[in-house]
Amino acid sequence: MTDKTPHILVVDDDREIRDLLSRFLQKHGLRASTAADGREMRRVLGDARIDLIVLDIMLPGETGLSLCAQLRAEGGPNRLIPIIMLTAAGDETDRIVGLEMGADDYLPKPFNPRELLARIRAVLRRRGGEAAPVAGGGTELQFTAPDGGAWRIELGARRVVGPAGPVDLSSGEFDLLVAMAERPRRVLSRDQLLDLTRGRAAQPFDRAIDVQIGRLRRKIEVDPGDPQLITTVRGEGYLFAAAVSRVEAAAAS
Amino acid sequence: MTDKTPHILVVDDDREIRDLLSRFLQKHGLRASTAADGREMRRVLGDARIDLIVLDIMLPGETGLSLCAQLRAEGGPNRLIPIIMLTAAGDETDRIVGLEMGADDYLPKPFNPRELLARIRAVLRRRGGEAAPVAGGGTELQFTAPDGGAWRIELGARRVVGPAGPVDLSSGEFDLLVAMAERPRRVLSRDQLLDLTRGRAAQPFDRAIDVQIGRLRRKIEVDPGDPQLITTVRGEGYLFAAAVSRVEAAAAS
DNA sequence: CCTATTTGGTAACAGAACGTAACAAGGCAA
DNA sequence: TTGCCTTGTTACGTTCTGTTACCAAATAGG
Repeated sequence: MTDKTPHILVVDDDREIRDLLSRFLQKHGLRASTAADGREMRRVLGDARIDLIVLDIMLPGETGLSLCAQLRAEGGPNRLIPIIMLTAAGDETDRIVGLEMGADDYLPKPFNPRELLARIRAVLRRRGGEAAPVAGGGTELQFTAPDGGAWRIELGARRVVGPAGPVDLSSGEFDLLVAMAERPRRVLSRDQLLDLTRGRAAQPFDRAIDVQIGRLRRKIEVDPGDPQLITTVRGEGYLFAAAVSRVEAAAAS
Repeated sequence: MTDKTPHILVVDDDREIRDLLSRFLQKHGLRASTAADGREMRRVLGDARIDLIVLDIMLPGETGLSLCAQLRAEGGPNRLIPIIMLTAAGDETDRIVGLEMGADDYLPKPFNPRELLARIRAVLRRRGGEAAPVAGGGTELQFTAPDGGAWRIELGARRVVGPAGPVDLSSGEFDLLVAMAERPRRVLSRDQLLDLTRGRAAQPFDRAIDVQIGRLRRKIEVDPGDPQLITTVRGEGYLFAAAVSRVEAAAAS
């Protein structure tokens, strides 16, 4: 697909900072999850594909430094996730140790959220090339249709499995389904969908998306005449109605 | 609502600034309303669909900061409205706190109206194409009809479930129902409802809302001839009679 | 109490938006 | 090349929505 929005994990014991940062990042086009300590951090890392960790150095239990060192030392797919450390103001020691532990950048507290955002973008850009191909490999989108059917989209294999077994989608239908399932419960205009799936803009009387939506519905809706999964929002576009979770499929290392 | 002209709310205690800004914005193709303090702001937010708030940080009573924080903290539909803060010149603290509170941008006073306009456009553009936080995705409105029937409106999936199972509403009917259910037990004029659902103002003999109310009643009232849920207030508008509770549906990750 | 006027309900209609069948153009493999 | 598959375009039927018109109900004025 064109560009998955990067997923940032904020690890900080101060709930307020977590929430503020997470909202701030989301507002600027990133996905964000939060964790209060090392234990939660590991849970999230197991459940989602994280592109970057913002890690407070002062944490209850294990410190950010030791978490950072552990991550770098272990062998899993998490070993290469970029880390930005939040350090106490002017603490030169922390900063140096942090960088030695393998952090990609550090930021002294208190900081301007915009500066953090800029550094996140810089690190992602730096890391961009290498991390992406591995990440998408075993990732799945899972959702439950309104009728209860369980669905799985294997992004890497470009394969879709419905309640009655694999569903044979064309390449364009697959792209369209992924574009919608990655943005569930949002109205997506024809223009957006064209841009996401074909990288082009809509012409005045462009019906390409309508037709493709129709074809997709015929293959994944229980009753294509009364679609429940991909609904039409008159005058605006289409909407993927199910809740979608992104799951990192078990991968041999 | 695709591209109706955006509606900006200017909150400032200085009447002159309010009027000047409001005229300036209108002259440049935006709709504008004004409020002198937090109380008025909330009134306007309840009455109209606002696309962006320009919020002075110095206000009598509650400050702009606390209003901003409150908006972000609450669960209603207003939580996601972009905010541009007006701060005192060179006050770095205000600016950072403002951003942390969830403001989208800030502008130090005194400012050039054109710059404000440019920032408004920038924020609206960002908001438009961006991944809306999935936060609102699982939110539901629940209410009990006067006859005891339990109802549920799934905002993200744009789905309505009545006592006898899912109810098939058209897009416009759904928008209208949501507009009313989000403002229960208040009289809403036809003008307000048109603004909330279609983003447009009423024409002299506009009966669009009456007709749509009729269609909605036929689908959700027990006896459409004697409506109990959406009642008519002669000479004023319509009223959603049930008490509504907003429920955050359980969400993974 | 009766009538005139205003206001709301709704059927009927027309235009717009959407669904989809049929067709044509292009890509790819045999 | 032929044949198959995919995808965009066109055309037409269906659904949705705003407007108009007419009727009923509520209100006001006598």
